[in-house]
Amino acid sequence: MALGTTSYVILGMLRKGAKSGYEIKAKADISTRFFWAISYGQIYPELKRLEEAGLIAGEADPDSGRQRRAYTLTAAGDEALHEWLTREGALHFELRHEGVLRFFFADALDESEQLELLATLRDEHQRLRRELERIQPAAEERSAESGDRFPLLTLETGIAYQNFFIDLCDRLERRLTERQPVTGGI
Amino acid sequence: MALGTTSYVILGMLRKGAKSGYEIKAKADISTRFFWAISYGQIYPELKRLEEAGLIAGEADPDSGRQRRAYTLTAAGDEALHEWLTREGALHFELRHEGVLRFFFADALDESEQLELLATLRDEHQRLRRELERIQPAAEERSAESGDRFPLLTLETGIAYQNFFIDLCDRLERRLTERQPVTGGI
DNA sequence: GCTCACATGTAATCCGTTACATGATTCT
DNA sequence: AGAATCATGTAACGGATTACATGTGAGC
Repeated sequence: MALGTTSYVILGMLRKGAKSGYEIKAKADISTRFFWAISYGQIYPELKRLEEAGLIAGEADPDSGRQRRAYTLTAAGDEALHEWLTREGALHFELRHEGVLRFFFADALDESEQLELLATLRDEHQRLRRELERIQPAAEERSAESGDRFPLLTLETGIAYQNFFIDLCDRLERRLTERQPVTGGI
Repeated sequence: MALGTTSYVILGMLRKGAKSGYEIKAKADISTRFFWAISYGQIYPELKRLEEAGLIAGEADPDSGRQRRAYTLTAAGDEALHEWLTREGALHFELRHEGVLRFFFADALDESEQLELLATLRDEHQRLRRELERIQPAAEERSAESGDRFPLLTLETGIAYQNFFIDLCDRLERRLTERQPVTGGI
């Protein structure tokens, strides 16, 4: 069976202790969604597929009073996850950034509109940074409990990433207002 | 008619002097594709839609000996483009980064595999940086001819963006090898 | 004559989101 | 009793890629 990157998000989340589709979604929504979003419409059908392929095992979970299906990684599933984590070759990288796209076409704007666009862009990334910072305390707790360090490192990376854009907007704003030549480092 | 962000890429490219669907694709492939990719499968049907909506006007182009259809922005199209460039509200932002995703799950790897993953990640962004640097001379020429400064600023931004990731990999590598605690700035 | 770039188009497919339907349990 | 959360699932839709089909003109 062909696995997409989204399949590995599911395997990875199960390895991190998620049991149900619902839990996978909840975990992804406060972590991987910033660099690989997933939705219920993918999760539930994919859980079935992964079970058929023998990479995960599911059973009705009587522990929780609720009607939920609890999944665990099989040995084959753990192996598949590890194979992906160490696989060689190109990594999927894709960015859709409407702000940068507008910036690219900003010669069609007058200077005040250009500055407004930069402000909008900065606002957007400040909003994202706040969102990540809100997640941080809970992530630190989970890290202390589990001993895992990479989720926290990834979160710090995400904040640094937002700071990159915010600083960039500041620098570009100065560039535009000071009417410096186009050449020279940003 | 509802316009998606991709429609505005087409309008924007026409404003920048592209005439045919082919030219739009060629221009996008050395510029906007890094933050908003488009394909022929979108371009040609969308050109028809935009013409029906009166935002662009097309005619068989006899100038070029070839069978090509040359489009130009109408006043309405120019207005629509400007409206989008100055529109308020959230900007579409989406990232799919398999490298960061693997990094997030990297607690499942031993230390040498973790370092290999970081090396792969850095390679990928170095490759992207080289790709952007290859484009730069031609972009500088076009900037000098047209007087537009934003495409070049965007390209410089893209190179800075790749550098951000490359530097990040270096810092994370040091963090892992020096076995420093998880806390503390990246 | 051959190859490459120019040029247009579409059908199949894939991937993913959104919206909706449904219902149980826990908390207040 | 009512609201919020837990929980599963799917159908419709949208957006985009891939692969293919087709043909012309320019340069070697």
